[in-house]
Amino acid sequence: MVTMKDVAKAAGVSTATVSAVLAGTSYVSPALKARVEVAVAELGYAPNSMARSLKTGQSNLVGLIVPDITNPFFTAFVDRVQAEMARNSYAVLLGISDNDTAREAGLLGLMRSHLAAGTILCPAGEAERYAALEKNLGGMKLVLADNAAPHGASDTVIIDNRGAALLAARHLISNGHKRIAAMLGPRHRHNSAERWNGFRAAMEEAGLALPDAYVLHGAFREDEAHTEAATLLGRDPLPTAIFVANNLMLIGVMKAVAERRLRVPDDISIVSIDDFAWASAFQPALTVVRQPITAMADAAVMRVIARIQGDQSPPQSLVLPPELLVRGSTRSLHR
Amino acid sequence: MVTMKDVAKAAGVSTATVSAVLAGTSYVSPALKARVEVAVAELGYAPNSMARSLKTGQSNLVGLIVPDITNPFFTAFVDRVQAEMARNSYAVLLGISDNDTAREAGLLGLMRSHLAAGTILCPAGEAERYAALEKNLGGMKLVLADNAAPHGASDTVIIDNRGAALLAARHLISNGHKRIAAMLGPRHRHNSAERWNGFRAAMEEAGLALPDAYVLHGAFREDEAHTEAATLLGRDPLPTAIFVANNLMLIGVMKAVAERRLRVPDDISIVSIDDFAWASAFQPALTVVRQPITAMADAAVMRVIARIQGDQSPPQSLVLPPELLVRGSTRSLHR
DNA sequence: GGAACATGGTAACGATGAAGGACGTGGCGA
DNA sequence: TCGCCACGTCCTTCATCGTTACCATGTTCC
Repeated sequence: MVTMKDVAKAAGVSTATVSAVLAGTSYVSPALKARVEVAVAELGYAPNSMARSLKTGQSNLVGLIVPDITNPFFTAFVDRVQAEMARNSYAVLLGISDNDTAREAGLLGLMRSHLAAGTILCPAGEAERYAALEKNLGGMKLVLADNAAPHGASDTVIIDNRGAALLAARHLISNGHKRIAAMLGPRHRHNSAERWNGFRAAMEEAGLALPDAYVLHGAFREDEAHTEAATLLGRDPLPTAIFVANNLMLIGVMKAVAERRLRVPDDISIVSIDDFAWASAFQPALTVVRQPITAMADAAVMRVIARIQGDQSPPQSLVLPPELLVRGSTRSLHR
Repeated sequence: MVTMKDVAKAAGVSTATVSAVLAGTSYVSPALKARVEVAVAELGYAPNSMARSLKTGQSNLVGLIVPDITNPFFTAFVDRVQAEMARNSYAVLLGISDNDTAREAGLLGLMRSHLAAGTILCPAGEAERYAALEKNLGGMKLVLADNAAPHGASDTVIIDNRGAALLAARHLISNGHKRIAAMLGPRHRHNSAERWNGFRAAMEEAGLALPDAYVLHGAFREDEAHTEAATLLGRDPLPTAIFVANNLMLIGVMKAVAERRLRVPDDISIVSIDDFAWASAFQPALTVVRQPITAMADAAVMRVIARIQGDQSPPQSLVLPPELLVRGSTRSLHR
């Protein structure tokens, strides 16, 4: 590896001078500056960020941990976080917890080991776990996004999950639907629980029944949603609409719908949380509640950078509003 | 930050002993070992990977650069690479080039700066560029994946893009299609050019015409594909089938098809390269050529790790075979 | 008494930055 | 006018970050 020492020798100066030229921290005469620059170019020198971080005690690394990157929601989130971090000259160390809290803790340790200045974590587990994790960070700033309770020692950036479900359910109800089924996520996750709360609240305020057979719980995964929905769609009476709590489960539900040869929205209306590319290419285009992913990512990045730069204010909780996009997969039962 | 020195002081031993306990490099008596472990736990000590890397000259960081993570192909690739790297105790530094070769070069420098032992790069540009980049790596191992010419100084892992297009086109041709349009990617990218070659070869071997109006070029992006396809579908005579070169462009094509109220596959057959979750949930399920993403990721990881571990063999080129998945979006014109 | 074993001291790794040295210039008094 | 000192400019020397690996040292037991 070519080091600063090599450059210094080639240019006939000291390493301190090379450092000064590269960092621009102090005045170096044009002549020497040029010699150093030539030597850098000739030797193909690149600074060793590790050594620099070790010495300066700060790094331009930021961790990003998501449960499942194949979920388009997280894909978009990662994409945006990466872009914003790059814009602020931070590099992103990516971790995928695979919905496993143990792995998640390991990844957090990894981020810390690598001296990440901060980490954006999309938690896979229950909100309570994170109080403990937050203790063992060694100065690394933590921002919780997507699935988090708005309290605790860290900044959080989430959407109004209850509101998202309310939006979706009220849309169905206002269109005259009464037999509405729900394909929900894992109960222990805060975002998922809130969606359930929102859905239930909407049904209750409309005085609609919520039979057990219509309330399905999965793990935000396609396969389970598929089998659960297949059972649901075998029941009599059939629901006139299904509320699906995330886009991965929507795939499973749509497969089950297709297998039963049900037409959307004629036989059954579908509304889901999460917008994604294929939702508008699908036939019919799918009615969804859009999460403001870009805004979430931007906010998370902003918070973690603020913390890294020394912001000492009390933990902030940002709750972003979702938005209903009415497309073709829901229909009105009023004639 | 709590360092080894703090742990050593708390346990009443030297830093050398702490290091020995943690690394397990030499014998330490159970008593001391226990004291050290208690101190580590109490202080919440975590080793500083930077200092370790600096000292040992090796790191457990590996770079991964993709052009666009919102493309499900790369999403799946990143997912698998991350998982395999984690299994081999490497951490992944993620870079997204956004199809910009300048940014790509910058990211490569970033990986190098951070002492990444190796980097898996999915190039955004022409194959020729990379000969120059390979020179300036400072010992970092490079593996090229997805879009690369099978030669040069680095290992490459790609699929048989020509074969993939052949597979798709022959499928259409053998089903009696004669007026076949193609929605192709950027000409300067090797994988894209090969798909075009394969498509053209299949058409030529069948003696079919390839009118200019049926050959569309985009940038592997949805929006362009949408407008291009919209124009195409306004022509007379209409093609009976469209070959689409990647899944992002497929979204645009399907939107255009829907806008024209064409039925798939009755009015028009569609075959695309890349399988992805919604392809089988779509109505009708989409016929695609599947790229062996998992195998690609595994091979790329294997190659880069082998190089990191000192493999000096000449550059290897792995070309993986694609697979045709016939589903419902293509129909036979033979009665 | 010496081998074997257990532990500590210490010099790096590459970069940074404070402290200080070499050199040149200018001001001022004799 | 000349000499000396003070000062500013430009660069180098050196200690340091947290860790590891080698070698030295101390202890124990046969």
